Amino acid sequence: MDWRKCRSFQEAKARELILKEAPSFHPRFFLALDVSYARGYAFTAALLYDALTGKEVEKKDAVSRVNIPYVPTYLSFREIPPILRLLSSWDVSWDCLLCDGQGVMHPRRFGLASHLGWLLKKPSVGIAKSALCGSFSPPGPEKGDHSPVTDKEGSLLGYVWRNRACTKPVFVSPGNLISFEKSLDVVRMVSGRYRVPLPLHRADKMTKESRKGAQV
DNA sequence: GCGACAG
DNA sequence: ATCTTGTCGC
Repeated sequence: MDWRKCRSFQEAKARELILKEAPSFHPRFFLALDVSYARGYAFTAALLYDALTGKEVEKKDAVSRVNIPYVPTYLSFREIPPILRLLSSWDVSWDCLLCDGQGVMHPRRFGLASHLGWLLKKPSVGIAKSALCGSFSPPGPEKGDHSPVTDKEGSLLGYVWRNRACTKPVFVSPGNLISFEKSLDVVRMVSGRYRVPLPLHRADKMTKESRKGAQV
């Protein structure tokens, strides 16, 4: 991997992101994505969630070989190949992507959710379980409590969001084609009762389930 | 130079 | 992320 080229790529493409939704953006169907690893294989899961009924509509998983290592700030280069492989073999449509990782809350404003949203030209939101960059004050203890995450210059990067009372908060940021405010609304729509928003919680379970039943 | 560092 | 036992709380 040529990380210098990856870095230039991130810097260039981050300028093409649109942190604003279309006027007609009223998302109902969300596609949650997650990937887990074992013995050189990536176990990818995608789950289509209907926020109106609160139920999952469809789901699919896939297994791929992985060579690219995890290097902080370059996660998307490792996860996107297996994710695209799954999506290309599946006829599914959705309004917004939910990714297990950062959106623009990234040193070069181009985390996994942004990279995917940019590639697919679709709205996306990044939801990460820990911080990669930025500073913030801890949000209150109740579900829904949140505080802004900013960079050194004071620009907004996203929010630290308490998805469940008295539990470690998650980091929410827009990926592409959605605003900061709307990305928080999206998380409210799919929050559920776990630490991580429901669709992503389920996608994570799928990923581990497919790994358990793998003969590789 | 040192520490931090999504999954 | 993964490895890995018990343990605390609803």
